[in-house]
Formats: sequence, structure tokens, C-alpha cells
Amino acid sequence: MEPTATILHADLDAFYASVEQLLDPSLCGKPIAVGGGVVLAASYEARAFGVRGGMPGRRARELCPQLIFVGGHFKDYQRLGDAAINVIKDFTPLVERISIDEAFADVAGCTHLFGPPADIAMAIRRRVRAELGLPISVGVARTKHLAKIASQVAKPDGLVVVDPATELEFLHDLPVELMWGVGPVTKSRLAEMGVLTIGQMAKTPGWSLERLLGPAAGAKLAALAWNRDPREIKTHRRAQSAGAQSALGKKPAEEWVFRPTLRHLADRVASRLRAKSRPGRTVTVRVRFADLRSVTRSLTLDAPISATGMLAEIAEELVRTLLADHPDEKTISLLAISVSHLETHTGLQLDLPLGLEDEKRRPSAKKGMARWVADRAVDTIRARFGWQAVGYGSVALEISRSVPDEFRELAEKDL
DNA sequence: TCTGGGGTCCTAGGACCC
DNA sequence: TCTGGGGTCCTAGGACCC
Repeated sequence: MEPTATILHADLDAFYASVEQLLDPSLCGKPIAVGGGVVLAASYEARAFGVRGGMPGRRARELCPQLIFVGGHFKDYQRLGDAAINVIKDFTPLVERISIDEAFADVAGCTHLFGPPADIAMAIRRRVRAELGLPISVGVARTKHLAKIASQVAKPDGLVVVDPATELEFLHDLPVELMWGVGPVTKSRLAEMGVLTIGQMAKTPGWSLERLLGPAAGAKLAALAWNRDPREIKTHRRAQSAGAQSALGKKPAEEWVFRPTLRHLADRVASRLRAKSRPGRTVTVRVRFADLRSVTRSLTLDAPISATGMLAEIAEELVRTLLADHPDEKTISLLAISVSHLETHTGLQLDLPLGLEDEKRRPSAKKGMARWVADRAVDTIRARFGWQAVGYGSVALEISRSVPDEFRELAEKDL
């Protein structure tokens, strides 16, 4: 029997911009951009001028002088994104959310209730439009990869169902950059081999792709080009890391610059780790220099941490050694902290450091206890009065926030 | 005139162990 | 003593995604 296409990929169109047009109908049909210094999202009217997400605001204005910048109703993005996902969950519990505005679903088990997958996709689109006022595109196919491509092809505000009988004909005419995992670098490497379409990739020998792109990426793309995608819907997956970063413009690579910034970043990251009882063992810092090159340093501890002070000190030490290794770099443009090798502590057990004293990789137990008490006090105050209620003194004020905290939170994965 | 902030996964070399 | 193979962990860098 012919296999059926039961995987859906649903993707809200130009999400932030659509929400702004929903909240202020006078913006409908006009080129708008969410953001200011940098474009966080652009409406389709703005995209027609070449405006793209991530683009500097100045550049966007050059491309489209009548572009309207809007501030960003971040709480509404979260609310409406959740609501759209919940519409999908009304059909099946097998939903894998991959970002605020995008999810996969497997409807194999609910067709007896709601009809064939194409009908379910239409119902989802209808309901999101009627109940939320937002356009959403849906792709339906036999695999996640193809469903995702189908939703891209369906945009804006469309539906594409890929019949398993003709899926390769559909897939092979499309350009390689529509594939998951093919970005600018891979695209140009493939182009050098004369591979522009997914069909051409499918005809390229596997060993050739592997030599060009590495064993993992090569084998993966070779399989995807034939629509062999073994991935299943994963309803909950835990985060592997948590981090925070801050662009600085151009600042001297000096202690008085990076210390307060790292304190602030450590505070953001560590309080998230504590809130979910997920301390981590590996601390990574990243420094970007003025020329946009960036360098990382990391340290893996014997015991996991989630204390702000501990994280901040380790990060500072890593940045010091990093800068010492690059004595010619006088200017930095970004600092980042990330914690990985996250562990899971259930219940009330937080990360009282258990290690022995004196060894570099083992946080001191006594110092750890004092900080644990201090962190708990900060967490409690914030739980009651909000994140801004307490912070690291002058630090909180000195950070120039190019992006509001509410926006940062939208991108945070559940730990 | 040089893209913000949150993530995932892969690679390659070296250390270390059996 | 020399040679060799395999596995795991750590570190640094890079491509990619939303």
C-alpha cells in the first residue's frame, strides 16, 4: 500500500510583522519592520524591497525609504505564538514546536476523527485565521524534511500537500538552499561542483558529497535528497545549553569593559539555570573583535554550577586568558557566555558545589554556600517583584540594550 | 557599511586509558 | 621496549537555524 503523508509543518508568515499589522490595522498592506537598530522581522510588503530580518535598520531604510518601523509588542508575540500552537494541539498531541512561530505535527493517529491530513491542515489554517487573525502556511508530506520544504513553498499564506507518489518530482526541481542544513557556505561549495538543484544533489555520488562537506553532513544531505528522513516528531526535548550575549558596538578590550558585562550575562544565564534546576559543567565564553572575527574559550568543571558569582568569575578568567592570547586586539564588539553539559537536578537540590577545595576545577564549598544563599535571595525577590527589581548594582544600568529583554526571552528555549 | 540574540550539531586534534 | 588499535573526553572553531 502507498504510504501516506501525515507530517505537517506549520509556520506563521512574517510572524512579528503580521502581529503588528493585526494590532494596528492601519499598518496592513504597508512595508513595516519590527525593530530599530536591527530589523527583527519584515512584512511581505517590505520584503518586496529586499528588506530582511537581521539587516541593519539603516540599510533597510535605504532599500525602502517609506519603511515603517514599529516598536514590538513582545508579550503579544508570545501569546499569539502559543495560541497558534494550541490550535494544532487540538488535533494531535504529537506536536514538536521548534520556535515561537513554527511546529511539526504528526496526524497519523487522528485522521479517523478529523479526516485526511490535507483537511486537517486546511482546518488549522482556517482556525488560526479566524480565531487569531494571522496567516499561517502549512506543508504536508511523508517526512519532516519534505513537510518543512513544502511549507516554505506554500508561503505566504498557503498550503502545499506533497503526494508520496510524486514526492521526488516535487523535491528534485527545487534549489538546494531550500534544504535543511544548506546555508550560504554549503550552497556555494555545491555550486562549484555544478550542483544547484536537489535533483542534481541526488545524482551526486554519496562519497563525493561526503568528501566535500564531511561525513555527517554529506551522508545526511545525500539521504534527504532522496527524501530519506528518519527523524520522528519529538514532543519534548531538553535544551543542551543556555547562554546570553551582548553586542557592544566598539569597546576597548579592557577589564573595566568586560567585567560588568560578564557579570550581567552571568546573572541572566545562571538565574535561568537555577530556575529550572539545571546546573551545567562547561562554561564557554566568546569574544568578537572589531573585525567580526570571534574566538571562544571553554572550561569543563568536575561539578556543575549555577551560581551567578561562580559563573561570572570563571567567565572573566576565560576572557582574560583569551585576550592575553590576542594581544593585538584592542577592540571588542561582543561578549557571550554559554553553559553546557547541563544536568538535571530534581526537587530542591540546587548546586551546592560538592567538590574538594583548592583544585582549579572544583569550586570551593564554603564560598559556594555563601553564594548559594545570596543567589536564592535574589531569585526570591525577582519572583515577587520582577527581574529588574534587583541586580548587580551599577551593572544593570550600564548595559546598553540594543534589544529589549522581552525579545531575548522569546528566543530562550525551555530548559 | 560591516547583523542581534537564542540555540543545535559536526569536526579535528590532543590527552588519556585500556 | 616498541608498535598498534580503539574509545572517551575536552577544546576550539565553524556552519546552520529561527
